[in-house]
Formats: sequence, structure tokens, C-alpha cells
Amino acid sequence: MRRTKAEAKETRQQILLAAEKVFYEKGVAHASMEDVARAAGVTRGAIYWHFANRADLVLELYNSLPMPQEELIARELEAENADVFGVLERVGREWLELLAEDEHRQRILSILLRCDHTGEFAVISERQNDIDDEHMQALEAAFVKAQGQGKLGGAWTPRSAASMLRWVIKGLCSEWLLFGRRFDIASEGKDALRRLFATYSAPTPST
Amino acid sequence: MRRTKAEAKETRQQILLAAEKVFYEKGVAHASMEDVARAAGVTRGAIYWHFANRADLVLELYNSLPMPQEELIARELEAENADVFGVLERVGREWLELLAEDEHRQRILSILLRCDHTGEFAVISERQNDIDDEHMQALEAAFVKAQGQGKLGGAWTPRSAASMLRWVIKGLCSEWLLFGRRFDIASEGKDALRRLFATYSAPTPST
DNA sequence: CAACATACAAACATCGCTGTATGTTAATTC
DNA sequence: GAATTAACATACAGCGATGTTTGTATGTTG
Repeated sequence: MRRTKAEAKETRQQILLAAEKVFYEKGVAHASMEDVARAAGVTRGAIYWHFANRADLVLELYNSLPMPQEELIARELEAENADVFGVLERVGREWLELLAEDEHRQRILSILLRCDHTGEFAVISERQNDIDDEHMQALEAAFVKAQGQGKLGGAWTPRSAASMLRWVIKGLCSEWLLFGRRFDIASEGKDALRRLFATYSAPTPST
Repeated sequence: MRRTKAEAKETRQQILLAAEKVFYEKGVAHASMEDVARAAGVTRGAIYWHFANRADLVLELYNSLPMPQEELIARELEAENADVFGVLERVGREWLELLAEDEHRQRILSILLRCDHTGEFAVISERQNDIDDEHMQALEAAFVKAQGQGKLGGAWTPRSAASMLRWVIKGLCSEWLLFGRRFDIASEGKDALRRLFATYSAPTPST
């Protein structure tokens, strides 16, 4: 029954797809490896060959998501006179559009939002937190630049602006994913970002 | 061994306190009822006498949190010339202060943030979603009123303003609770709310 | 002060699921 | 083309926890 390397990769992919489906429907905690195996058309042996355990399987599910090119964005912001708000707003919009189009991303992020974050799954949360931290640092740096250009108005600090942006995007995504995707996230997100960035550049109030 | 009614209530309270402690430290999924029983100084028998199962225990933990007087707030907003933004900003601030002071609330909300939301725990999430929905409706109604008073500027709609407010408060609380409470949520929250409400009343931009 | 209900403790019955160890077949490797 | 090893399937061992049932002593009620 030995399969060729290409077939093995195929099997691994099938397992990931099955895990996505089963975990999404039953929840990570309540789906057994046997459930996943059946959905993938293999036995648990195959799963334990490709993945160490359930936590590893979930982690690989997360890793299977292609992440947006952050370096490319960073380079765009390098220029002295870069339009920071323009770039950030566009990037945020693109992220929401990416999520709106990619059902795999939707399901995997839903799984992660709803699963337990303690014990063996803590590594996954930490992973997400690390990425989040990097994003925050990049965002804050960008807002520092905008501030240097005299474009950050109101009582905003780079940190407060970055936090607010992240909360809005996170809130938007969480609500959309956990609540049955009952609105057009791309268009509503576009509007929300529009309003938010408008407030960043508002003049400092006198009061 | 039969205890008096007062003693029974006492036992129930001890179990809730133990559950809070144990679930917070080990996570709902990885703590056994035996763990909770030991921490409470009783046997599992006592727990199953007072609570149907683990999900019920967690739900009662959530129910043990006194919720802010929403009717009182609603009444404050009833007046024709009510200062909607002033009231909402104050209520938000008070909520953050309440959380900052109450360690039980902190631990219980942390537990709920990190636990699995599928299967038997779905009822708890639904409960929270219902409350969230009510809040959103109340918020939206309040912003409608503000709009009627001509106070809602920018490109804000009552709904978008309400959503943004909720995302900010949720983001603030989640980040604080999940990330080790590493900042002064009351003071930083106050600032964030200040900035946010300032943007609500900003004049509609010409661009 | 019976009779009953309450508030638990202790014992029981399983049971699903996990991880591993072993078996088997077919690709690779040399 | 023999030896090796990759890619699984199958069989196994064992646990840890859950919900329930039974036991029992003590409040409570009429």
C-alpha cells in the first residue's frame, strides 16, 4: 500500500481539508480523530503519520493559510513621503476582501475563534499573539511616521491609533465569522475603515 | 450529614469560587470536576447536587456576575434633550472601571474568552450573544436619538457608531484580559472612549 | 415525633478516545 | 533487484473522566 510521495502529499491535504470541515462543524473539542479520518477517507494511522496529535493538526491548519505579504507593505511605507493612511486603509480593505473570498480562511479562523485556548492549544494562541504583536509594532511605527508628517490629528497617539484600528478589524471579523456572516464584510468594512481613517486625520479639537 | 439550607448555599458558593479558581488556572476543558471538588473541599457528589454538569456550572458562574443596571441607563436616555454621548461615554467608562476593580469578573470573563464555544457550551455563547444583541439595539437607538439632535457628525450612521463603540470596548477588554492585564484599563479606556466620542461629534468632512 | 425531603459522600459502571506498537505493501535507493 | 524505508492500516492497551446510583445522616414539616 506504499504510496508515492506525491500521493502522500495529496493524502495530507485531504486530511487537512477533512479536519477543516469536521472541526468547523463539530468543534475541535468534540470531534474525534476518527471523525476526521472517516471524512478524509483514511484511518487514524494516516493522520498520526502526518501529524503528531490534534493540536499539531490544528496548528498546521492555521499554517496552511497564506499570510499577506507584510514585507511588501513595509517597503511601501519606507518612502519618506509615503501616504501612510492610504496604504494602511488599502491593506485593511484587502485583508477583509481576502477573508470574504476565501472560505477556507473563514472556516479555519472560525475554528480558532471558537476553540479552547488552554492546555495543548495554548501554543496556537501564542502563535497568533506573536503575529499580532508584530502587526501592532508595524502599525505603531507606521502611525509614528504619519505623526512625523503632521498627519495624525485629534488626540491620537500612534499607539492609540494602532490599537483602535486593530480592534475595529478584529471586531469586524469576529462578529462576521461568529455570527453567521450575516452582512457584507467587504463593503461594511470598507465604510468602517473609511470613517476610522477620516478621524485619524481630523484636526486636534480645541476642547 | 445533612446541612441546613444556609450551609447548603454556602457550599454552593464555595463550589462556584473553586470553579472560578480552577477553571481560570487550568482552563475549562482541562480541569476535571474532581479538581473543582477538591478545591472546594467537597466531593463531586456535592457539585452534581448543585449543578447539572460542567456546562451548567460555567453558566452559573457567568450568571453570578451582577450586570449593570441597563434600565437605569435607558431611563437616563429617555429625556428629550438627553446628552446621549455624555451618558454613553460615562457608562462605558463605568463598565471598564467595574471590570478593573472586580477580580471575579476578570477571571470569569477570562474563562469564557478562552473556553470552547461549541457543543454543550454553545448555550453560554448564545446567552452572551443575546445580551450583546440587546446592547447593540439599545446603543443604536441611542445614536438614533443623537442623530435626531443633530449631534452625530462625520459619515456615521447610528449602526456604524454603535458597532465601533462595541468593538473598541470589546477589544480593550479582550486584550487586557487575555494578555496579562499589562496596562491600566480604566485610564487607557477612558482616553480611548474620549477620542472615540470626539470623532462622533466631528463635523461631516467635505471630502 | 414520625415521615419525608435534603444535602451531600462514596461506589459503580462504562466508555470513548488517545497514543502507540505492530503489520503490510509498495516506492525508492543503491 | 535486493535492501531499505515510506506510507499507511490494523490491533492494542489503558486511562481518566463522566454521569448515575446508592447510602446515610440530618434538617424540616405537619
